Amino acid sequence: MSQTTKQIEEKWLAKWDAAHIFEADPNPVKQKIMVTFPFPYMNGPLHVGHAFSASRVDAYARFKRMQGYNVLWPWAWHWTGQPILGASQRIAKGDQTYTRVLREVDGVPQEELQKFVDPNYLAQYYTNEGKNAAKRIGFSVDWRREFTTVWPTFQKFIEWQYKNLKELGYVIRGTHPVVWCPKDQSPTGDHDRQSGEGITPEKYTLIKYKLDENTVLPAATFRPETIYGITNLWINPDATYVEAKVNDKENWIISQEAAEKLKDQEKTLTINRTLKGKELIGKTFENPLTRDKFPILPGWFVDTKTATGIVYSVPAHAPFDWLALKDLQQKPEIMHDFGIDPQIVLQIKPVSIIKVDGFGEHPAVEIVEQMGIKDQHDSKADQATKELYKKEFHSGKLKSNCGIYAGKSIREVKDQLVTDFTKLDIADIMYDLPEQVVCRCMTPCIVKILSDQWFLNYSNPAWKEKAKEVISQMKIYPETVRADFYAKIDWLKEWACARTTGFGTPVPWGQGWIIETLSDSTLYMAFYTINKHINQNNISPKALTPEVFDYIYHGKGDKTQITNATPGITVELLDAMRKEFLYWYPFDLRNSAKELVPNHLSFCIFHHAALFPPQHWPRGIGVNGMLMVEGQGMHKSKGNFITLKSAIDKYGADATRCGLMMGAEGMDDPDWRADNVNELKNKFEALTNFATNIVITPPQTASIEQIKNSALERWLQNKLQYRICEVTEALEELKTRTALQTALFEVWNDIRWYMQRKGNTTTAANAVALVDTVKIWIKLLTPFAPYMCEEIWSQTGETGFISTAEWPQFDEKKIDFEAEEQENLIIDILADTQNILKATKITPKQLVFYTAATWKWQIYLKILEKTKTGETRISDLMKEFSNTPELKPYLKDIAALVPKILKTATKLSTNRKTNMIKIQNINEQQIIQNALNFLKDKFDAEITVYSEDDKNRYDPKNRAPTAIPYQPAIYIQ
RNA sequence: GCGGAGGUCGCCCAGCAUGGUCAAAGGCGUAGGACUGAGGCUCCUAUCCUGCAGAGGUUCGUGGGUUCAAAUCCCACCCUCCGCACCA
Repeated sequence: MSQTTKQIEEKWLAKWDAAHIFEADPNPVKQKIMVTFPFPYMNGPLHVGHAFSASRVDAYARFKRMQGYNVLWPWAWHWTGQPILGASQRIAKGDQTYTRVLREVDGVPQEELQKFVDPNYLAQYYTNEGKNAAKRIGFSVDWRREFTTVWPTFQKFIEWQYKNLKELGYVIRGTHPVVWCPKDQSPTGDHDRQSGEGITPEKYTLIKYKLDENTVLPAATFRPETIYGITNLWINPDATYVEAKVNDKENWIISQEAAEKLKDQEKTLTINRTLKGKELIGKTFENPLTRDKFPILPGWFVDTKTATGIVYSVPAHAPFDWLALKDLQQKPEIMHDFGIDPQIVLQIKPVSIIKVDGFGEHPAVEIVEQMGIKDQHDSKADQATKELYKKEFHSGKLKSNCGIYAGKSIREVKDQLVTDFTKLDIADIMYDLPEQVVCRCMTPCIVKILSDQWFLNYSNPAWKEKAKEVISQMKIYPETVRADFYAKIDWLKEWACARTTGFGTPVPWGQGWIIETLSDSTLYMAFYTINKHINQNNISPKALTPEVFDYIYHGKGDKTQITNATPGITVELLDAMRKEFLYWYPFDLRNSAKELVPNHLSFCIFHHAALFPPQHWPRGIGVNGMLMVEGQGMHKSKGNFITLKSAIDKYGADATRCGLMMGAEGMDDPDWRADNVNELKNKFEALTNFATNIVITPPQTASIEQIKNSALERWLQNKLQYRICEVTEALEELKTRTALQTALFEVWNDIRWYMQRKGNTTTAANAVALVDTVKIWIKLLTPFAPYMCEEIWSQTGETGFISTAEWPQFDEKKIDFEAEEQENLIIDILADTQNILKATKITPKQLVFYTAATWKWQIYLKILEKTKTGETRISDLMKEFSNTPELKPYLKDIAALVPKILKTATKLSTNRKTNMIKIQNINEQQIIQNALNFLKDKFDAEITVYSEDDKNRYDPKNRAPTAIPYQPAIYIQ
């Protein structure tokens, strides 16, 4: 980063600060806009990913501010949760890899690092750094409203929020299975795992088969409907099982491992004895539903580490069961080892209970044959199982032997069946992990059912409905995300909103619980509105009673009574806070990356639906993609982590902002490419020089009245009007990429064209037009590159800030079709001539253009009009022309001309046709004549223009007759 | 598995809702030229193939279909990316 860029940034940052231009207070005569960005979590520095989402917010905020809105953009810092503590602990433990990352990636100085053993210090360090970076990047934030989520004043707000949610019945008590580390005594989230990322507990149904009156054999299954097709149980003869009293009721026989697991799943177990599986082989048991009796057979494949270690066999529908049975039936003598008559095994036949398309009586038997699976050790057996389960689940129907469920599809009865069986007390549930999960502390994890857990009841249908109402009245950028929001609202269920460890606000009614981190950041945007007063008046947390918040946010209660009860808050102050809330709320835009849609943003919607009336529901939510770095996801471990500070240091604030916003919009993931950002940095230097040169060249002394704009100036102004529209419309839709591209490149290209066209000399009209254009141009760029624009703005002699200057207005008076079409003529001539030169490879010495004869215009315009309205036939046109007396002499030529014009007409947009018809004839000869110097320069050749009507024209190849309006004939020598 | 997004001319990407204005915007890259002591600055020009006259040919994941006309509409298929919970 060049010294000057840095100086410019520091200069304007100081000026903005001194002038307090981003501090926003209620102003009844001005319309407000409140924009927000989810507060970043402070266990590390702000990075370019944060900056991407936030830059979009800032661009919108700056745009709206320039449009004259009273814009509030507040900011705060998220400290709630485990990671700050975790980071601090790792440092305390002397984790070298971790401290190295902090030094090298985060850029933390060694002397600071030592103090990070204090988590508060760590978080405060990153908060300070973060604020610095957020300011330097140029975010137009009102910092008077800043806070962190551990400030006691903020925590009072959270307490109020949860008190209300609970009273409204949105917080409930319940149980929930989690992956749990027995050593840490806490849930083990994905980030805390050594292995087993993404693994979640799976729910098994246990069917309580009866060994005898008091003893049950709980067999685990994902397919309880297959109870009707059971033929036997499988028990691993070599494994150790236990007999245990469960919940002081039944005797269960389960694997030793299962007994340990169930202790953490809300069951009490007293183990009476251990036994070998062998002991059970050959015994019979009863299906509790049908009272039928079946044998217990040896299954060496049974894994006692999975669920209960007891499996029931459904050979008609489970490939593994069929294979195991087949293997056994092929070697029935093995049964002698268990003292059992082999006949028991040989008599077993698969029982078909599911009809599924593409299969006959016994799908499992068929699929095993089809895939040529030899035995249970064949690796294809797994695949066959998955395939068949899927097929049966989606399209299978239960047969007549399935009791009251006969005829139903598996998909529709599954849940019902589980509920029914549980009621009948023939089924229970158990959770287990499909793969091993190991905690960072190297302890294997288990599933624990947390009881007495607090939940936000997002399953509540009435709440869901209300949340959807919030969505339906909201603006969503881009609109495609709306469907996603509806889907997520439906999908969300109870959310455990309290934890026992980490930073956060204690649950007001529960000892030892803390409001979980995603659950304390759902409504806080409302806190911004009043926190200015809390900060400025140093209001004590004690004064922030529920009654105070009730008054501020709900207008409830009597203000005199409330303030009498709360020293430190006067009636005026209370009123001011209430008014401030009413003025700003709701927020108009909250923008974040798409990963927050299923959680944070949806929660935010839920909580607003619960606690605020419709007039305070969010008005707009923006979503954008996830930032990639050089085509890859950004991770500290990948070594491609870019902090915001380092980006600004290297490329400057403007290039960083624009490099990010240029990357993508909508749901696409932007890609940060250092080369591109560097290119932008250069571009901005070039732009600054370019623009400065224009604005410091004083327009010649001619007075405004004397300045006569040529078509060229009118063309430029006309173009600019379109650009203003495009940028404005794109920004309104938060299409920051489109807006930036147009504002930067398109306008620049327009100006370049103009400068080329006007040639080397600069007239007063030229100078004035250019200065005007540049001023509008940099205004359009201000939301994106504010520092550069302030600097150029000041060069123009303006004394105010461009940040608060008026956004360019579309001016209909400056729309000039004629100037546009005239210029199109030149552009087309240029392109056509170049095309010919390319094809012929001629180096031109002389160029001659022949403009169309006057009579041709009548035909041209007529055809335009006809083609505008619909299909046009040549014969009809010819008929019409032959009936026009003044065209009589040219009828022969017209016959050739009409198809040609018709063809060019189809290539014109309706818009242009309309304009051309409005304009009627243009003086092509004059227009080309005016552009003669330009064309000469371009082609480095002599150029002459004749009209086709000119009898004395120089036309050695007789080209002139091919001329048509807007397409002069060309002769090249 | 469930839910969502997407596959466009070397790359990033616009266009697709309202079919013809689309060989398809813009940026990057590349090539040539200008400027310069020099340039990794900047400016101009070119950049699917063919073409000695402003044209033609073949393209928008694949295969079909609708239509006078399809990158755009319909159907099928292939592929890629993202989220899936107690965690920020």
